[in-house]
Amino acid sequence: MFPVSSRSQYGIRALVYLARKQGHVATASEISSREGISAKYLEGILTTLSSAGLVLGERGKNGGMRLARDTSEITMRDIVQALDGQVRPVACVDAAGDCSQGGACLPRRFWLGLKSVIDEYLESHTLKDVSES
Amino acid sequence: MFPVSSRSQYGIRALVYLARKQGHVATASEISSREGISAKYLEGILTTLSSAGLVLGERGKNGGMRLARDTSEITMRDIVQALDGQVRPVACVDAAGDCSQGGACLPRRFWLGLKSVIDEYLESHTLKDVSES
DNA sequence: ATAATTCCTATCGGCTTAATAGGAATATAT
DNA sequence: ATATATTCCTATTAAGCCGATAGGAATTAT
Ligand code: FES
Ligand code: FES
Repeated sequence: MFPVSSRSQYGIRALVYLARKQGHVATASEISSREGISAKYLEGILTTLSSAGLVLGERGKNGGMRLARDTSEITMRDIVQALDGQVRPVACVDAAGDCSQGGACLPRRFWLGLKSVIDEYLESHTLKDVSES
Repeated sequence: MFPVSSRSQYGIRALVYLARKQGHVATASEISSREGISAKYLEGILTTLSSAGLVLGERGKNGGMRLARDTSEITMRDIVQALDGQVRPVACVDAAGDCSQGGACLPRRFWLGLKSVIDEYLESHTLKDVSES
């Protein structure tokens, strides 16, 4: 229950790797071999993180990936949101659906509360927390 | 991200329905038609909840399902655990895996913390909370 | 030029899961 | 007894998701 996708797990490990590079570049293939992650798959993950503005991709020879901001300004929520979208335990988080209880749906409140505690946990932990010992 | 399965959503709605019956029986087909849930599918879900000891199934004519305990003694964690297993964001929740960081793996601590906040939220909400207005 | 890298698009195979089907076991009502 | 209504059990199917792979285009340094 509540599984986190490989995308997010890989992405986090890659960012932790980059964090330890202190802003220097590392190539996708370097990270993939060091972390034991499928090279092409990780490449796509890093591209996504680049689109999200979390890392800067530098193309061409001697290129690579570097963190776009300080580790303390990248929350874990930024990361998983970029890779797996918004925290959404149930579809009716966005709009109350067709359940029998209509607008006053109590389960919905319960799910919204769950979304909140997850969001708050993710937001209160930064890449700095997760990459430093 | 963090989707909750239809199994759990359906199961919760069924239990809320039963909660409002104040301990009286309701058949699976009654619940399915009232809640707009596939009849046979819900039937299996209720059987699972019965195995887990959350509801009592009474077979034969005039049989049905009733809550096994008071609504205040059924936590939301009981329900989702019965239907979708333990809260486990990542596999290494149980045993540290083969990630490059070994025993001192910081991501793992982060995931364990996430598991905790989810577990605590689920445990601190009961069927009573979710079924009463 | 050449090499190395990110970035883009498409596809595949396996797994999960919601849903369906058929029936066995069991209990009540008539 | 018989018919009926129900939970309970076991398979199977159809569709979607996801990790992974493949091939190349765009870009940049040497
Ligand atoms: S609106 Fe989602 S369960 Fe009621
Ligand atoms: S042990 Fe799971 S990420 Fe390190």
